[in-house]
Amino acid sequence: MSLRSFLFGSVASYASVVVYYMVTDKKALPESSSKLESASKSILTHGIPDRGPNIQVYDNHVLSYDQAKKTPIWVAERITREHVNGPADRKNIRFKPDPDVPTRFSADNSDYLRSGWSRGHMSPAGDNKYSQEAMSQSFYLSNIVPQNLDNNAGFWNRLEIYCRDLTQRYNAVTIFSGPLSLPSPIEDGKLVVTYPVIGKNQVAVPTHLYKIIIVEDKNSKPIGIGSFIVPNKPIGFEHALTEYQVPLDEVERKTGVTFTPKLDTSGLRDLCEIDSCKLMQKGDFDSYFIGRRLKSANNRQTLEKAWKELDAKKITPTQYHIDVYKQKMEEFKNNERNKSEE
DNA sequence: CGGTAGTCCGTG
DNA sequence: CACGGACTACCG
Repeated sequence: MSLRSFLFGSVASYASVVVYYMVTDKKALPESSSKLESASKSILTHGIPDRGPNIQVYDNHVLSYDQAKKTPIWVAERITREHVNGPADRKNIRFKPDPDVPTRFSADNSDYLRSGWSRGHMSPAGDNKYSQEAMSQSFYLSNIVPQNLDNNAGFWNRLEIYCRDLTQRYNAVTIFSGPLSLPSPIEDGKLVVTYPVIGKNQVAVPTHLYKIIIVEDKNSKPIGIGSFIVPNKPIGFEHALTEYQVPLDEVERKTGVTFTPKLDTSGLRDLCEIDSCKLMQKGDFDSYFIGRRLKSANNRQTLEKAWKELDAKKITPTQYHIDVYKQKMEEFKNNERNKSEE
């Protein structure tokens, strides 16, 4: 164990004790720490067993990591319009093990490669458009879980886009995301938990993913909350987000996590009542990522190709499509002209 | 936006 | 010769 992770773990667990102490018994803190001190001399004479840092902090997300499953337990963000807009892009970033996770407790890329499961961000890259560094940190495998590819690129992607869209209507959006391994019935009706593990590090493949969304008004006061548990499998456009809505309490019981100890969430409105909870539908979604492809085209050929997709999918070009196409085409023509002048 | 995979090429 | 990084092509 590194000194750094020891200190980090100690500080973090001290912090959580403090929170607990504030909301419960004022004597809890001194008593429990002196008990531990005493146990360290009687029972835990070889040291206090260490599950790693309780909390790990990055530029734009915070997470708690599971050293056994090699995935996060929860990942927290609090995003605004400023975070989700900017020049940062994923082009030159690669997934990599988190330098702050000990190698023997970490996944690596080979675990995911040809495993049949994709690398799904919990704090999405797109929530870090303001900072290339923050976006790079989101590609640490501590922020990644094995996710069905279609789910990742489809339903979950649309949920993430919805969260970013919320920043246009609310001051800030707090999001907790993570994996779940939920029980399912076997022949005799009994419940069992089973999940695959992938790669030499046996990264746990979750059966479900959860997302908790809290929105704030102009005064940064929390006003709405929505909690969702989504199966880790393909989910088509015929399914609405609200089908997967659950009470916060359900996510907390299943994760064992109290997400907002300082916030009485019973005072909050249902997010899906104050906002739509409507995800992008097929036509808009196709249109959206064709727009992204136009935007990221770096030569005339790929630009033309993306443009032709609009016709192939019978999508009427939006003004955005047209503007991006024209601007890019102009840029490429200038490049060609400059080259021929050399 | 969210991803995978094939190919080329340098390295130990 | 196997492996890993970089670059390209591709898909929903």
